[in-house]
Amino acid sequence: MVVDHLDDAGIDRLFQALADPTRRDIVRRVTLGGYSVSGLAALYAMSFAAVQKHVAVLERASLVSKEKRGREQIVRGNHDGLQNVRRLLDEYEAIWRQRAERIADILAEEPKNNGRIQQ
Amino acid sequence: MVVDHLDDAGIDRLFQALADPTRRDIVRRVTLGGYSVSGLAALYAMSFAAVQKHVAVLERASLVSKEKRGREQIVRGNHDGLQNVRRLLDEYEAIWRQRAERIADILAEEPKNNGRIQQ
DNA sequence: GTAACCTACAACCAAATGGTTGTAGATCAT
DNA sequence: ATGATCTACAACCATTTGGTTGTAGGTTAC
Repeated sequence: MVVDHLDDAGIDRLFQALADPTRRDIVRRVTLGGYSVSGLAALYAMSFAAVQKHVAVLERASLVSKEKRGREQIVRGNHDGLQNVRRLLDEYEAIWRQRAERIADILAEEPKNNGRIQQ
Repeated sequence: MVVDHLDDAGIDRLFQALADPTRRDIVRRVTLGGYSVSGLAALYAMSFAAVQKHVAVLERASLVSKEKRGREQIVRGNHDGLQNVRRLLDEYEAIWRQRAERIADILAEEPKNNGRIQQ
């Protein structure tokens, strides 16, 4: 179920969704506990519709999910979405570390040494 | 030391910069080794100026840095920028874990609650 | 039933984004 | 010196984004 084969568009949506301070705040809050959309809207100096749009952006990015309860819609954090972003950055980091190790290897090389130190 | 007091605008720039597949590819490539701007431009089906803009976005987000060498400008990955993003997500993750632990505590409690669901 | 509330969605607007072409300043090769 | 290359930047254009107001439908309270 954690098979998340994220395509480019999905990654775009993830980072794009996090590139707004209001949306990051929403993520932080709904991760700590459920909020109705209007409950969220009351927190920010903007219209209900604006907050609704922010929630929609987060939902399409799989960072939050909504659950209908009576007349209101409860927004909750989606941990898998966040983990996806972290894993993506881990990959970038791995590439960098690989490069750093290669450089370290070159610097550590000695003329009489014929082998690499690590994998 | 890498004391990097990131404000909201800085975080915006970081995530915004990563929300484009061309820019993510540039980050990946220049992290593995230096590229001139025109060297990068040759890789993508868009104008030199477009790639130049992408590099500028990445530079303002502190994800890459440029170093002038002769008539060309060498673009290299900035590891600190990536680490910043990762650290941000670690914070979100910590918040989530905190919540998960609270839920675990609640579930482990004696059933003396009177039916109220605690979010 | 009626009023109040929560949500969804359309239409609109200003600003930002991602792309283009064109111009101009440095630097390198001949 | 001339021409080719590399870069920077301005001006422009289409689309997206982040916000607004307004309308309409479903749910709850009285």
